[in-house]
Amino acid sequence: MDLNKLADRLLPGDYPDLSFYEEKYPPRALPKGAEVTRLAPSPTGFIHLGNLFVAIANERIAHQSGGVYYLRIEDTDLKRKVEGAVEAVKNALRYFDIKFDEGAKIGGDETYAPWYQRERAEIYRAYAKHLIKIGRAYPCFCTEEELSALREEQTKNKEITGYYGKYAKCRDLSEEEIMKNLDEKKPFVLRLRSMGDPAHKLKFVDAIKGEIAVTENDQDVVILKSDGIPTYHFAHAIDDHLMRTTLVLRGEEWLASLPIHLELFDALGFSRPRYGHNCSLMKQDGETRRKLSKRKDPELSLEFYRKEGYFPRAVKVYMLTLLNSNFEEWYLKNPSEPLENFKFSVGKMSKSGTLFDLDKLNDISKNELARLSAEEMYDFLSAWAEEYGSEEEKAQLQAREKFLKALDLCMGTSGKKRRKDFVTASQAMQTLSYFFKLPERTDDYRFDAKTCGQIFDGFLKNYDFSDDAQVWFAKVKELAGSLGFAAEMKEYKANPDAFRGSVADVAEILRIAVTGKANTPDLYTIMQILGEEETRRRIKGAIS
RNA sequence: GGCCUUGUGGUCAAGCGGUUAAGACGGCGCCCUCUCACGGCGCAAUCCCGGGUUCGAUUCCCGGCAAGGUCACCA
Repeated sequence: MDLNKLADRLLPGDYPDLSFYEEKYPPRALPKGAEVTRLAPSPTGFIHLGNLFVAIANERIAHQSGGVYYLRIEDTDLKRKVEGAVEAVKNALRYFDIKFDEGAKIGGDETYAPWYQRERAEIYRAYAKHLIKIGRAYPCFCTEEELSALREEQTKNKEITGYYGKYAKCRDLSEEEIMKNLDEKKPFVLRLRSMGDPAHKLKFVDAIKGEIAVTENDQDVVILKSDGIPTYHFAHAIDDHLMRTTLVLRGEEWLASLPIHLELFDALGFSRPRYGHNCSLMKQDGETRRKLSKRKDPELSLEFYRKEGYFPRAVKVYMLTLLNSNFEEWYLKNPSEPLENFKFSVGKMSKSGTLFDLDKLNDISKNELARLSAEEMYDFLSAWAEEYGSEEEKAQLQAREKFLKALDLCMGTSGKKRRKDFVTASQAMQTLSYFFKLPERTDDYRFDAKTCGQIFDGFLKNYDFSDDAQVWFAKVKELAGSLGFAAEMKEYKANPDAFRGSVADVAEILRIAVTGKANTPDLYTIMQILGEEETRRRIKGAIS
C-alpha cells in the first residue's frame, strides 16, 4: 500500500515538515534542573479542589526550580465547553495565589502558544499525517454501534474490551477497501497502530510512586476523532513535547492510560517527560471512602470555599500539608517565613489516597486568621461581603470604627494572648453580629426569672459606663454576693452548697441578656463597644 | 472480570531490620479562668491477615484480603 498516497487522501493539503515544529518550538533556554510544568484543565467551568491540589504542586516545582509554569486549555471536546470557563479557572487560581508564567489568558512568553488545543488542530494533523506515512496510524470506519456491539460481545466472553488484535477490524483493510469507504464518504477516525504486547511488563519510575510496573499497550486507540480533532492522549503527547514540559504531574486516574502515552511518545519519536501521578482527594462515605465527587460533595468545588469565606492562604496551607508530609512540621517551626521558602519535593508526595478532613482545614483556618491584624481581618471580611455578604452584613461593615473594636476584642490583637474565634468570613460575621443587634437567644438562662430580674435591676442600678474593668467587675462581684452568689470562684469551688451559684452564673445571665449567648469574650469590653445606652436597653429588654 | 496503585491510631502521617512506634487534627480529662477562646499538662487509640528470610520483622520476599483507580470518537 502506498502510505504517502493514503496520507494525502486521509488528510489532504500541505503540512509542514515535522522539523518545522521542532524549530518553531525549540527546547527552552532554562538553567539546569529547571522544571517546566503545567496545569491542563478542560474548560468545563468547574474547577475543583483536586485541580487546586495538583496545581499547587506543579506551581511549587516549576518556580522553586527556576522553571516555567503554564496554563493549557484542553478544549478538544466541545460538548464539555462552558462559556467563560477559562476566566473562571484563572480567577479561582489567582484567588488562591497560584501564578502562571504563561498560558491561556495569562500572556507572558508567546513562543509556545497557542494554549488552546482547538487552535492547534493543524499541528496535530501534521503529526497524524506523519504517523500514517510511517504506518503507525490507520483509518477506522467502524460505527459507534459496531463498537458497542463489539464491547458487549467481549464483555460476554469475559475478554478484554477494546480495539486491539483480531478485534481491530479496520487495522488491515486493503487499499481498495479504504478508498471505497472514502469514496462513499464514510466518516472515519484515525487509530494508532499499536505494536505493544500486554505480555510485556516494563518497569517505570514514577516521580511520586517510585518504581511501578507498566503493561505494554496494545489498544489501537483513537488519536484523531472523526471531526479531525485529537483525543486527549494524542494532544497530550504532542503538546507536552512541543511546549517542552519536563514533568507531568497529574492525578492518579491517568495512571491507567500511561502505557498509551508511552507508546505515543515513542511512535512520534519524542523523548518522554517525567511523570508523577498523585493520589486523589477522598471522602468518607458511610463504610467506604471514595473520590470526592462533583455532584455529591459541595466541598469539592472551589466556589464552596470562597462562599464560606475561607481565607485563601488557609486552603493553600492545608493543601501543602497534604501534599508534602514534612511541610506541617516546617511550618510549625517557621511560622513567619514565606511559604515559598519551604523546599517542596515531589518524592515526598503521598502515594495513597488522602481523606479530606474539614476539621483539619478549620484548625488551620483559625490559626491563619489569628495571624491577621484587626485591619487585615476587616479588609478580608469586606472583600468577602462585597461578593457574598447580605445587605445587613455590608451595613455592619460600614461602621468601620466599631467593627475594628469588635475585631480587636475577638482577635485579642491588643492583648497578650491572641484569640482564635474565627474560622471563615461567614462564620465571623455571624459571630460578630451581636455587636450590631441583639440576636435571638441561643442559650437559655439557667436561673428563674425572678433571680434574673434581681440581677438585671441590681446591675443597672450601679452601672456606671465610665468605670474601668476592675471597678466594673468588682461591682458584679458585689452584686453576686448580695444575692447569695459566691463572689469568688475559689470560695464557691470549696463549698458549692453554701451558695446559689457563683459570680460566673451572674456574669452568664448578664452576658446572655446583652449578647444572646452564654459564651463570648470579655463582657465589660463588649458593653464599652455597645455604648451605655444600648447596653442598658438590652438589659432592660431582658426583664420580662 | 483484566490491568495498575495503595494498605501504621477516627483523620493526615513520621519510620526505612533492634524505637517506650514521632508529630499534627479530632476525642476525653485536668489546670488557668466571670463564660468562651487562647495557653499549659495529661489520657485513650495504630503497624490488614498468613507464610517465609533472619538471632530479631511495622520495615525485606511470597501469597491472600481489603480499598481505590481505569478499561470511550471524555478529559
